Amino acid sequence: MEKLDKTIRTRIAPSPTGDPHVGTLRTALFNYFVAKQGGGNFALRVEDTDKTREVPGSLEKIYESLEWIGVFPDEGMKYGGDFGPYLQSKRLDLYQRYANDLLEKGYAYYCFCTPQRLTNLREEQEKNHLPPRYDSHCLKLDKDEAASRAKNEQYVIRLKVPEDEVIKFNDAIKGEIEINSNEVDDQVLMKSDGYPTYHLAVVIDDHLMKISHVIRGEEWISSTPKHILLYRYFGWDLPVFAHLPLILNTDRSKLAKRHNNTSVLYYKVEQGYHPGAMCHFMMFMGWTPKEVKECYMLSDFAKDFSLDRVGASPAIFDIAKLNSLSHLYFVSEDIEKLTQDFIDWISDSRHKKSNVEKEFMKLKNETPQLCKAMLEVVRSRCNTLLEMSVGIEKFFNLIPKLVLDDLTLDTKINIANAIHSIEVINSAIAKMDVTRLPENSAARISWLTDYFRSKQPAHLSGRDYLHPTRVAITGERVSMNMFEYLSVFLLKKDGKKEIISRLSDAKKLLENN
RNA sequence: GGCCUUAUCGUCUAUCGGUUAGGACAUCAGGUUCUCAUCCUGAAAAGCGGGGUUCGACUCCCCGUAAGGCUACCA
Repeated sequence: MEKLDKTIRTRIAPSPTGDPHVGTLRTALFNYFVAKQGGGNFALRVEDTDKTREVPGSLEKIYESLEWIGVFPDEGMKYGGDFGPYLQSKRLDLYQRYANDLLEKGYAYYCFCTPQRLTNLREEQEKNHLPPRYDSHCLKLDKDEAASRAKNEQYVIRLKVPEDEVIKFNDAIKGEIEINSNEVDDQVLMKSDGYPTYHLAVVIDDHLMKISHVIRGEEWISSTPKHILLYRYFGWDLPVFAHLPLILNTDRSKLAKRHNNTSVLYYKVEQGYHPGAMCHFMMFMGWTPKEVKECYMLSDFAKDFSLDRVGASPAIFDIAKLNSLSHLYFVSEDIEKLTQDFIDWISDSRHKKSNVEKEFMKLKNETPQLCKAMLEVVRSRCNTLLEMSVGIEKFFNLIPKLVLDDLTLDTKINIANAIHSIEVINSAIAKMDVTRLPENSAARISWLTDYFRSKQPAHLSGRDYLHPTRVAITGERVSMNMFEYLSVFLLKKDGKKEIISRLSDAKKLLENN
């Protein structure tokens, strides 16, 4: 109860070890919305305590991933804040100080065991079917003697763990969890390179940064007792712990590259998924609102989110769901916005531009209306920007050479009727003033529909009237709707001329048969 | 191996002891349509097993089973 009165503060604490993982993104989202819900701050803290795994450039990618879906941390290296530095390698003296404090109080001890001894120990334990654990060998060392040895020898500092004590905590998602301290290893707190391990750093930083809710992946449950011990040793209040269920591969193992693309930037840069859909998708793995809506904006989550509606069971990463959401979000997006998103996506320097995309970029200033029209027409059958990029190809490339079979096959079209309808449509197009077409895509399509329908000869069915012409114009038996196609193509320079010549060719082809 | 966690349609999930177990995605079948897509309608599809508690259990408890996580001077 008391906890509720405190200011809510959450954080995401990724390590800069490569491409940001979708799991990290999801954890960030949950943290972010808990903070926003409670009117508190969300911080980004970078945990760069493992120098061996660090990958240059990771940091920028973390920012990029978060900002892509609209999460702008309130605090962090790039964002400012009163609890910095937000980079752990800049806080080394802090950790050392607190470690010494622990040492003095006897809650931690120096350990001089060599990696070799540790390996041997572990092998021995495994052979005897014992749990692999540190044997507290160096705990027996005299305190003062150890301290003086530490001046010239390599050492680590280990956590002293009480014997046979049940450590309990109440997880906001999983409920009551108890783990016996006998299961807890004398965890290394300070490494021999002078860096803290995650366990020490996370507790110190979370406390110093006044983090009220520690929301992280389920894989941390088993090390939570170590953290609780540290809070106790330091005499600090516990935060609320909430362990999120994991995201799984289709084979139910922990989400990994082997089965799925785990990099957030894959979805952003390579595929061009809709960020709103990504956010929605991630949130709905584990959480459901009381009332389900179709599309969720960030502000909806901030309003509706609550930790007690987060489920405890893991969720499988189902790309089909993401696809359908992305489609939904793109289709309901404002066309101006979509066009800009598409242009931005193409402009990304990491993106290898296709020829079609280069053409599109040329057009974006000359005839912006044409660009919008292409996307408008293509998006109903696309889930991603990449798919749209492939989809607009047919507006640039030459129509494949007409084949008689395509015009007549599997439709049982009467040749005479086909010729007639092509003539009708051709002359209708010829009479059109394309500069006076409605500006808005949807309006243009409906105008074209009405216009050509009004010219439809009474004795011809819809299929007889439109099918051969559509195939002749698009060059494909399976293509988009003819009016959709025309609504774009007629905006092109010489588009009308091309279509007319196209139809004349088709007519000749049919007549010669 | 030990410890921890989890268990409802294929997938994400609703249900907080009494329901014809609901929705969404995916699938399939119809409909609209110039083909495709969109759209509309419909169908099929689920409580891991065994014990309790209870008038009554998907729901609470226990035991199995299965899956996953952790078991580093990684996070």
